[in-house]
Amino acid sequence: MQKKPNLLDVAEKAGVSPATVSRVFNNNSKVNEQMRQKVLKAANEIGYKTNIYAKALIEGKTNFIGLLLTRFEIRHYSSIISGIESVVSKAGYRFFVTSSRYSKEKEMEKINLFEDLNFAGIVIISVGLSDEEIVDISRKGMPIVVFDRNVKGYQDKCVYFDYHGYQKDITSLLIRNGHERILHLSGTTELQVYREKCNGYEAAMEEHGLADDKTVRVCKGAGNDSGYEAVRQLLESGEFVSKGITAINCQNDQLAFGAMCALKEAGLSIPEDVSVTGFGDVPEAAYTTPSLTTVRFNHSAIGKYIGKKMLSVIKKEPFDEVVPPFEIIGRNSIKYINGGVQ
Amino acid sequence: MQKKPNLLDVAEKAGVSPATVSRVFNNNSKVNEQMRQKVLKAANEIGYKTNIYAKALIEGKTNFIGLLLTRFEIRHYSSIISGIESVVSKAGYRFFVTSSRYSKEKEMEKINLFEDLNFAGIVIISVGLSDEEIVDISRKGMPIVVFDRNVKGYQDKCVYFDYHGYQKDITSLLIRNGHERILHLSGTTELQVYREKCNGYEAAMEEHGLADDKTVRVCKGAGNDSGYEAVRQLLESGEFVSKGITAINCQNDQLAFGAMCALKEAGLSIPEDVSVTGFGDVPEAAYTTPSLTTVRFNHSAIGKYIGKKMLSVIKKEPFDEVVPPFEIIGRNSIKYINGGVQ
DNA sequence: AGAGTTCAAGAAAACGTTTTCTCAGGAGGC
DNA sequence: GCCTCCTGAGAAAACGTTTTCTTGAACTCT
Repeated sequence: MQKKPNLLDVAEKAGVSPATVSRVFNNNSKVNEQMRQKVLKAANEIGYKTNIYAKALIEGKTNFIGLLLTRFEIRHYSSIISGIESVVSKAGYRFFVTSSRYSKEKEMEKINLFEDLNFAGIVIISVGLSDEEIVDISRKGMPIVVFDRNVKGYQDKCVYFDYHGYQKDITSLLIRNGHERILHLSGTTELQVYREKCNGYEAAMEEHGLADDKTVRVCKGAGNDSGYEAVRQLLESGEFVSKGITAINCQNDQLAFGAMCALKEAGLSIPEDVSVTGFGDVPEAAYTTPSLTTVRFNHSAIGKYIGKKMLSVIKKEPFDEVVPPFEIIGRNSIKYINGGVQ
Repeated sequence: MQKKPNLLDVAEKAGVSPATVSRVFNNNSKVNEQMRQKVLKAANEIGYKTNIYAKALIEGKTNFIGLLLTRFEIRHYSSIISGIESVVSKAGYRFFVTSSRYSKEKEMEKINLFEDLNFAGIVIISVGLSDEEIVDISRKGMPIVVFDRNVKGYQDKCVYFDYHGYQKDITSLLIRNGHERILHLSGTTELQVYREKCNGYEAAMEEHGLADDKTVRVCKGAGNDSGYEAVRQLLESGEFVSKGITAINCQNDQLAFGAMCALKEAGLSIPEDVSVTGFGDVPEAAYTTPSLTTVRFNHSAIGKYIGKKMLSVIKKEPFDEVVPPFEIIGRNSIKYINGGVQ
């Protein structure tokens, strides 16, 4: 395991100055073709590779783009990650992902690391940092795109969706189909996203004169098990029946799966006895029994959108592309009752 | 946006030499307590942070550990990633993830990048690289742990599971319960993992004298849709009935979900008409109707195991911890027919 | 033909650290 | 009281690049 060859070795081998070698590997301007060939040949022969650290040290910047997310386990992140990666790597950037695991300290730590490493830009999904903190980081000069959050004073660099509107839409769909007693199953309300969805549900109910029928249940967590447990308890306590609930409006597909399971276990059929809606359209949503009516994100398109936005923030160019739209996917988990219209 | 303070600025501010400042932030040996306080105070006041690149340049190594995976979309990777991260970050390493998207060129490129960045170690999930190539990379001095693959000449640094054995086990479970005509639903056979599972199924059949009843169907892909499509076609063509199939043994849970959906659509009930088994135990497996009998990995434990192995490879210490075991999770998708025993 | 201009290439400084080498001064032993 | 040893701290080299400044040659223009 001998020492790695460096730029000086190449220079010596090629019989030129280090400056020339550097120029060959960089701006390329103003270097004689035959000299450049000589350098490339020499570099190739001794297996030269530029030392990224020396380069970064002197240039004070890199071609790295980082993504800080909360948890890898969040299912739809994966396609979003891929989307971002495909865009930024095509633009010549190197893409790295790391996670905060919902810890504010880790968030700060990882962002600091990205800063210390002079990343060209970072995409962050943060729950711990305050709006001010995010704006501060950006003010220090780091190009940031914030996903799934609407940061005050930084809106133009946030990729945020109208969860309120979409949850309102799918709730309205239930109402239009004749449902009035609709249970809203919410994930933990600590996250802005969940709060917005909850507000969307409430807005739909109120708009249709069903303010008094609002029933919200906040689950611990937001997985299959949370949905199952919440509905099981409501059924067991008799609250479900006493409230005359005919539909469950869930904030994500996992909650919906759990809810459906609890309903079936209680002998209720879907959608004949109870209708269910999801949010997210995970692949399984099309393959459950019944298949789930839900709201589809195009995760991959969203990822690409984030990637493009990141590039525009780095280049300080305007970015006016429109956010990929959502779409309600009608499947078989909704029943059209009495006066309902489709 | 003024220049970042560097070590010299701290030295000047504290009225000491740069060497002393460096010593304060590093080995700490042999530096007078009151001088160290002076340095720390000065550093704090001017907001000094060591430049990672300068440090890495001179030290020739980093405290970064990287993970190269194939696709972020592969579902069980997320918990594994988290497991690795929790272990290595606790040990003081920084953890970065990147993906190859199944391209051999990208795999090579990313590994080269990790090498160029003097990562302390890398975990790779590779499908493109040959065994020799992997061994070569390791020979160059980079500590590598290979996941989900058994690299010849590098076995002790591979984290590999007995997929063959586990698939054989769950197939045997079906056989012991009286099933003889068992369809094996395989993902794309390009991946070693899938081939091994297929061999496991075949071994179980042969061992029980059912060699002639072997029926393997290789799907395009390995998702819900692939399983659905494969079973739908078999049902439509009549092959399913003509072969008298009473159970479907799937290589993963997604295939199983798809298969169940196709069966139900054809009016067959599970497990009364057809039994189904999965592999993986994704969260939904407990919440489908019926719930799915499958093989559970403890992804998080596996991740931690990989992380610990990575650390041991870096430190060149022996590592003899045993691989986290799998477990068959019996749920309601299997019927015990005629002579079957549980 | 000579002055001015362009251009390619080299010399050397710079980036921000770590670390080896050196040195001064104090402690300890005789 | 002198020599040795040890300790803590500074000076300076080193890491591998990029880039500014310089230089000299070749070319153009009058």
